[in-house]
Amino acid sequence: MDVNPGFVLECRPMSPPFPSPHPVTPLNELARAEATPAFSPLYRQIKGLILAGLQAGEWKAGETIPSEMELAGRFGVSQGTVRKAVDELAAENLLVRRQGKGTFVATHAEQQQQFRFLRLTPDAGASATLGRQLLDCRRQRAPAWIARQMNLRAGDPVIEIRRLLHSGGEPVVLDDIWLPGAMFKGLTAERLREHRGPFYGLLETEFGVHMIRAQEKIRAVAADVEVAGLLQVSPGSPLLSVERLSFTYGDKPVELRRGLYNTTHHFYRNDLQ
Amino acid sequence: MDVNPGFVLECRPMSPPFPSPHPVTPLNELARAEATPAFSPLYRQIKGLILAGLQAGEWKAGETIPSEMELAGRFGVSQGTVRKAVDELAAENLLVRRQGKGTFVATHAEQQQQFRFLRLTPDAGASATLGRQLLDCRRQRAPAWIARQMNLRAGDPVIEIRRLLHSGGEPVVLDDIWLPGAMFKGLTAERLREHRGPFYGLLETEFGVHMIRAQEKIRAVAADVEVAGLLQVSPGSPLLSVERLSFTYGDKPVELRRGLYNTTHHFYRNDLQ
DNA sequence: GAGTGGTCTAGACCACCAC
DNA sequence: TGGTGGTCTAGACCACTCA
Repeated sequence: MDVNPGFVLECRPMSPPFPSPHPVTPLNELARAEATPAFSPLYRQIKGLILAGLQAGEWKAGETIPSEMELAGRFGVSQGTVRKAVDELAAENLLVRRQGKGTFVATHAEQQQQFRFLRLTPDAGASATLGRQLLDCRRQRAPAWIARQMNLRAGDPVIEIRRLLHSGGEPVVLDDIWLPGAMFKGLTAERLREHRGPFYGLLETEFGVHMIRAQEKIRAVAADVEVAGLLQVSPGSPLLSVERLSFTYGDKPVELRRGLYNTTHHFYRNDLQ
Repeated sequence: MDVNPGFVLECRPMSPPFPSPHPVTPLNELARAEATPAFSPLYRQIKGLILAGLQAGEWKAGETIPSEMELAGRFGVSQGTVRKAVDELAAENLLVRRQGKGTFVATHAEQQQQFRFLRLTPDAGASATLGRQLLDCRRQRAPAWIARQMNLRAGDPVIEIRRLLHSGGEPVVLDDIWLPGAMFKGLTAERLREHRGPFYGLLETEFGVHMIRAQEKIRAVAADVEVAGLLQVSPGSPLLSVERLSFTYGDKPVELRRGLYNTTHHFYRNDLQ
């Protein structure tokens, strides 16, 4: 946690914690005095408090959080300090600011946000929405290599999903997805088939699990016979292997996914800065 | 350009452009009044001015730019406004802030910055520095498909470079690089072989061309016979094809590169937010 | 100690949105 | 019209670097 121990651990009442406006708020002095080992500025502590609220589900995906002024009053700091905390959370795509309306908890549930993490782009033509085809959804015991990456024990229950993504009738992506069984108890093939909208939106609205970032490891691999059949390519064809580990609040890994992409008419786009 | 016409086009003297400190600076009024079609806030205009200075070579890579206070005086705005402009440029990796020292123009020339754009990571062990082996460097006439992407005319002179990157004695990456011949007149195989340090550092220090961002298109491809020989893999082996277009200031493309990566013991890492 | 960036506050006003 | 985020200013003080 970013919060320095012993400081601003609880929300404060609206009454200002300092008597006169100027010279220097006692709050600051306290913040700096307490900061012996790893000093963290006030706005980072505020950021941590907002983050804690998000993690605790105080505000759900798509909802607004309190206004900057209200948060400033609640935490006993100036609006500018709250603003800087929110700025960072917005830069990390955890919050979305909308002038005149408020600040919203980011969500995967909106149509425009579909495939927010999918970097596949067609060589020609607009990015037509991909069709989904569920192939399998079963509960398993986690193999060691999966358990390790998701901070589970080998043998813990996991849900295994296999699906195809189609573009213009052609299969383009074969996804194998693993989720911790304990977190997604009611998740079944029926539920997946019924659901409209983004996959991560389902996890959000039905299970309250919000993916906030992911790491991908990308390789080139050869299609084996089974995969080749599913993706309608020749065995041995080169495919992009995209191994994704997705995290929710608190850097907790909650999804492991391995996508095999046919990059004959699509590519994986990346922007470097 | 971001700068609104008719406003803050020239640097101002130190004397403040407004008589009394408060109520509302005329500068602001002017900025807002002039902004009929596409309003851009002051700090974005300041950002544009700093960017123009970078593009014009007013401050070179690795050097400091003037302090926030000096820039504030020069542009006739407050330190906070300059700060916000610099913040954005730092977020885009064009500037680097160092507390107590100053704000520096980002550079590829430092050892720690080597391979800033290379996302290749070994499966095990620390990221040992890659060895370079120059295979070829020749001047050519640009084929149409290269000219198109680099905003050149087909037949314009280009420099073509082929090299290998080794990790632990094994070849891992085969790079084909194209540069506009007109921009890099003195670039020869000798120059490349003599040079120590990052490739982009050479382009920076010797030719004053600074890469600030890049786009990559990633595919899986099969190794042909020639490539297989160079990378010491079997013909038909799956390789990662990374096509990179790099840009300097003003979104001007100045390098096209195609890397073929052997991902048997390495992977391409990507973080999604 | 002087100079740099970093934090925090307070207050004014603007742009946008909904009622 | 009131509330929200967005911009800008001014001034204080802190953290860091270097001569």
